[in-house]
Amino acid sequence: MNWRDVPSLSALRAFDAAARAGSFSQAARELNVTHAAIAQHVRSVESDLGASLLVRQGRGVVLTDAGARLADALSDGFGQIIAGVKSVRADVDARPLSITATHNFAESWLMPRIGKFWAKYPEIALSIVPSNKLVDLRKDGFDVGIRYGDGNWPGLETTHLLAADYTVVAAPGIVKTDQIAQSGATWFFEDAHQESQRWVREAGLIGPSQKSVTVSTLGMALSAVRAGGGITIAASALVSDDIKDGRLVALSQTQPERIGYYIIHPPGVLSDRVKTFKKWLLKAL
Amino acid sequence: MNWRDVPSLSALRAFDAAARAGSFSQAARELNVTHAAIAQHVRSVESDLGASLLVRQGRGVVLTDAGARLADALSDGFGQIIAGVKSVRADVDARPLSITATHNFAESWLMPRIGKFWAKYPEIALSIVPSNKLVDLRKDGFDVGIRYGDGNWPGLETTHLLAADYTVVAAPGIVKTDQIAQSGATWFFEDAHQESQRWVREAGLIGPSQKSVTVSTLGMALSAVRAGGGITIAASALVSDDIKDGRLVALSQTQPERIGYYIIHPPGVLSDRVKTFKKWLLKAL
DNA sequence: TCATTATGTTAGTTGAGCTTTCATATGAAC
DNA sequence: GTTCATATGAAAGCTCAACTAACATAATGA
Repeated sequence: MNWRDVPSLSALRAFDAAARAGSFSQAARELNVTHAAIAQHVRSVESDLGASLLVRQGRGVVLTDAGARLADALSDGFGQIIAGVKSVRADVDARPLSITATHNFAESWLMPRIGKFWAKYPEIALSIVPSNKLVDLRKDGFDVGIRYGDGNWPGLETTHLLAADYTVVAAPGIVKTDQIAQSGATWFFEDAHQESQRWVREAGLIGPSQKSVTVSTLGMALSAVRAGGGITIAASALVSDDIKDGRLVALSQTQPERIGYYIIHPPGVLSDRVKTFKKWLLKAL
Repeated sequence: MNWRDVPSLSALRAFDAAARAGSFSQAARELNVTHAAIAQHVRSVESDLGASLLVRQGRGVVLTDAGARLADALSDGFGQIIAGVKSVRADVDARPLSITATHNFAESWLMPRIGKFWAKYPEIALSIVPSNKLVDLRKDGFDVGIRYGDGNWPGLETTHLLAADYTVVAAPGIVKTDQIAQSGATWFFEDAHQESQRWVREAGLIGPSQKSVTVSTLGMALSAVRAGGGITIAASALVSDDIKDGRLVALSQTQPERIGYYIIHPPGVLSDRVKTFKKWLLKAL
């Protein structure tokens, strides 16, 4: 497309508005600018094209022949553009809000609560995809994500959701709080969480005779531990429900750290749906 | 037209270019910007609409479904706009260059020379409209004008063409140079030129017994004077041909003043035809 | 004739649009 | 597998297009 000989699109839009309104002042109100801006734009298009397009008549302006022909083309052209944008927005609004969350967070925190979200906002369909990768939200079509880390991800806006302290838990009666390393109870560790394992060893909470089993998900570890099979360590927020309901007891706890769970989304203006979901997340803590 | 939810037109054009090129770098070359500008615009449209439109694939980008739909609409819309602009330009180029000049200038200076202009530029049709008014060039559809005055006309670009000194002339043998006031020859004055009449009186060039006749145009005055009917005063440039050809003799002359003949046109870039005409005027002195 | 509302015009302000710079990714050639 | 060329990604900084503010002039209605 040859844009070389085309006046400024802003100027053409100003002319289009003035042409349809028959008035610089009315066009200005429609485009939320001053009449001076419209006047300058229109005259610059005229100067550029070497033709008079709108001339003063009484308290308004009327189109010349050249102006009428240009106005027709612009009306069609801008109409198509606006319709195309509107259509894309409608499609975006029609599909479910696409959310990605880490496996642990999705299973232990989000899914138990999602019923409450739907109760409150039945009109917002969600699509929740568990993933531990820091995916490219835009490329992979996500509106919003929840991720675990230090919150420093270039090109993303991050909002702190949960602090990342850990709690050591077991079923009631399995081990006394001050005898974790001497208890002989089996440790269950999630495969990916090397850091929490290191912490357990450095805190002296694992004895030489204690067996440890590595599993692939926190959910598996929690299933075993709820059944009285031993001890595990998890982010405090992910086991707060189990503790509150008496299924597990807290044996030890780390200090809150810099890393934690964050809400992430691309920079820029958020759609209403994303805003709603984000606000709900922050309130549902 | 509701522009409220429409991304920046510059950004949409950048997206359109990238969509059709399949490459930010190629789109940048086509729009004469850097690839960074294209990338920023595209991502801002995506952020605004809440949808991925172009994703990286190998060394280029490909359209998503949403992107393809938007690209179709933009292609149509921008295509219409460009076609409309092109059509108006073509019409403007097809019609004659519209020139307004003062009556005197048109008759005494321009028309005698216009043949040379057409000889040199046969492809440029001209429409010459004599008028002494400082018309609204744009409103009245003129490309360029020639006017007499001090050159200080707000909103117009002015280029000095001719200085406004005056020459007193008569046919050869009608009057001796040092005996204008004593000659008894009839003075012919153009109606509008009060200033030159005042100069004649103040210079003592009109005697108490001399008749003076006021006519409506310089052309009428010159006709009478060429026929030996008396004396007149005119802008030097307008009678330089008559003097050179021996039809008239110069009897007296004013000093050049601030006022004079100017080429006027609206501000902004001039079309090639206007540039050509203007340049020719300045050379044809 | 006066008040209201329009366009015309110019000087000044500012943020959208861009460039610059550097980083990272991809693919071709060797 | 390495190197080089060419792509996109991202952030900081620059600048002038687009605008506002202010005042002038024109047109219309009361």
